[in-house]
Amino acid sequence: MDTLVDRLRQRGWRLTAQRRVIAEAITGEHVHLTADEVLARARSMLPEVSRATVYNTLHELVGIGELREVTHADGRKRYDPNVADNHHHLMCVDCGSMLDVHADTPDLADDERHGFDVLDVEITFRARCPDCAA
Amino acid sequence: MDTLVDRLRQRGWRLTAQRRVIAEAITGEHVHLTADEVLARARSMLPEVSRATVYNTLHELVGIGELREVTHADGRKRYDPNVADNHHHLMCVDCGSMLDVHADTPDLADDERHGFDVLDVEITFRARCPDCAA
DNA sequence: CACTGAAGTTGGACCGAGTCAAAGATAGCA
DNA sequence: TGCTATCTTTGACTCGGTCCAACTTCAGTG
Repeated sequence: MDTLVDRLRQRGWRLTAQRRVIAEAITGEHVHLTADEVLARARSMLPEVSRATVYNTLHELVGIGELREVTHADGRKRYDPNVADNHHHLMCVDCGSMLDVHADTPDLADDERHGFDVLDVEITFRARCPDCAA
Repeated sequence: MDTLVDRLRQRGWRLTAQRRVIAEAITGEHVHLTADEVLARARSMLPEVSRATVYNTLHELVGIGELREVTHADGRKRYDPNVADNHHHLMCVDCGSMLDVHADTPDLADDERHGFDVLDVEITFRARCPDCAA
């Protein structure tokens, strides 16, 4: 089975207890944790994990493309482990909860590109979730 | 002529020198200033403007829909005075420069809504500008 | 024109997310 | 088992942004 930890080992990462626990913390469907949430989850398994290690590891995972960084309107960054599937986000403007969704990705007309080299497109559906609507 | 300052007066805002100067600082095409940039521009016209007033005024303008808040990937917020025209953004991932662009806004299928009430759609074309490509 | 209360502004303390550097710990290899 | 490059920790620090209490100013009233 090809888990995140397996892929990291194949890349020659030293597999420490901390990295194992962080990798486990971020795995799942519709998971979009903040760094602090990752830290809390990791500490529940290994209490002495430090904040710096969480940030280091998250950045490294983003760097090798195993994690996607999503900046929420509140300015905090969230981390999305679902990188294989090209998807967009449905976000509650009140509580910040986020779901993965699929939608057509629009193209940018040539005369709108202003000489820029377009890399990818990020779409966020700003919405209100059923809980916050009540 | 219907300037931002005129519209504010019509709303019953007390038109102070500070607000006038801030309103002037954010006016223009393809303008997406950070709060600090607004502060710097305002101070070049009226040196004693305070940071708090800039934040207060920006938030009020966002609240009445005269300004759009855009959160950049670096976590800083930028302010876009172009609210009349429904547009999206083309952003350089290296230097953060931003342009207004137009593109088809995709819809979200009913079975992807998860009971959320969709308010609007934000599209960001992540790209590299000609300057940074060199 | 002076007075007054409400609205607006100020400076500085504060907050929280994130960064950094130096010292200490450890995985993985010989 | 011991060595060393790599990783982790701690705590200080940065930076965007918020908050608050004191002060100023505007518009309306007499």
